[in-house]
Amino acid sequence: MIRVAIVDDKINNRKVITDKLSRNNFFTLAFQAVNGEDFLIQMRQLPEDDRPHIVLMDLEMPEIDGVSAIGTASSLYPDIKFVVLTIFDDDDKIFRAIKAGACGYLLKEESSEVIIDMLMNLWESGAGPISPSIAYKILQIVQRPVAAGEKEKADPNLFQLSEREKEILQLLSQGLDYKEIASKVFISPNTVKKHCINIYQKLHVNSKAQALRIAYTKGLI
Amino acid sequence: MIRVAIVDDKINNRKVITDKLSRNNFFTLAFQAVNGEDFLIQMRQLPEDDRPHIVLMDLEMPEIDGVSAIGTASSLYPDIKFVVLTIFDDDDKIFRAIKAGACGYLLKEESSEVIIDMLMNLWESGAGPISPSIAYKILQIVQRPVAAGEKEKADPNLFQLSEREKEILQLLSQGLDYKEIASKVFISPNTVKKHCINIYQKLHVNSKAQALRIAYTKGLI
DNA sequence: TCAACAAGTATCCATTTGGAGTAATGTTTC
DNA sequence: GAAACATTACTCCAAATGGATACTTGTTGA
Repeated sequence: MIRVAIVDDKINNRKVITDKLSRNNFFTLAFQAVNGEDFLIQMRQLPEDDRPHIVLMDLEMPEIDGVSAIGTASSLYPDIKFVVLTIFDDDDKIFRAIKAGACGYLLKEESSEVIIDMLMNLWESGAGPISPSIAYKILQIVQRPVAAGEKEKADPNLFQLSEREKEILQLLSQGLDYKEIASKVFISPNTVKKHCINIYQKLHVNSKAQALRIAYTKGLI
Repeated sequence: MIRVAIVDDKINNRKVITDKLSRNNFFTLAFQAVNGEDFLIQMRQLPEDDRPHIVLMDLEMPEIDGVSAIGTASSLYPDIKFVVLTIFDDDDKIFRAIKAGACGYLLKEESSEVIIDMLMNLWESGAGPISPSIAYKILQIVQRPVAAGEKEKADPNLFQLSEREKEILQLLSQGLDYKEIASKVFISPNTVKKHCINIYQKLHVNSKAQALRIAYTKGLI
């Protein structure tokens, strides 16, 4: 059985998707979440063996949107396949979702058969499901010249860190401890620690090592 | 009527494709070419009004291959849609074809219906036709962090870490603590700790964060 | 003007970590 | 066979970390 989690703020959407999937008994619903925040919290509480294989993620949700959730979760749970399932098809959303770690991008207008077919295929061959019109936009993204020199800079606002927090994270990544950072930035070690804990919350982690993992893999530093 | 040109060195392939298209009377064959060179020459001699709307281009042909032909022709004839139709699906060919100006990439294994469907769609909506498995590869190209940059895979033995130590470092980088690593590797947390301290000594650091910094920046993980 | 929020400071407390030992197994190499 | 090393495991201890909570001070936006 393929465990699938559904993240969507609209209860009706969740129901529709659940219905679509339930027509095929290869899928079982791992859990539902109403936004990225909810998803990440539920994931953390979930026993490892109950984690979903595939996550269908809407974009544009309150609290934490799908892109951010994928960004965080794809670092924390690298084995899980994140598939965007949404009505949005603008280049920016597609690009950011892929960069964040989505392995597929489906439009909600797709039929149940197509969606199930593609998810089965994802499970069997690992090939991410992509709606045709989306595929073409992705191609255009590749086609676009890299513009000016190197920009390769991941969205620094992906996690909504404040300037100070980004600064602290930067110093943290250099292997400095609280005291060292404190003296470098002329604030109290207590404050550094406070910042760190705030950063962890925004990144949905609870240790320095995990935070650095995300920082490194998402290009925050 | 949509004028289609076919470029393929194998006469049999050309015949198969022609047959596939002829089942639908929206398409008419503009001309055939046996390689990129031949294609470009014929294009030059062709009256503007007879130019094809769509070109189905194989890769790997004598004289001038498909990628080069697309590169040249997409500059000379920007209104023509170039679609790769081939059996090759390796990342490099896909990437270079797209960069050269291909607006679609189809595998020959696709059925006539799918190909015709996608070409119709290209004509109507401008969306380039892309085989699903290719779409996923394109997505991965976008996903790839640097791609064309300096990769310089560092010598993994640079620090003379033992196999076990590399393994521990790997797990460490995933944000796991001693206990978690211990249970994953079936050894005592004490031993994990001992390994870590040994690793720190070899890396000449004295904290997890510093070790991870080196691991990330030196490509040890 | 009030609310929200970033930023700074602090304390308490439990857990985690790093450091320095000791020591028993095995390999491998000379 | 002995030296060198990898792997395993343990103890004691001091320091660092993370979480929770409380407070003040600015700035910004509704």
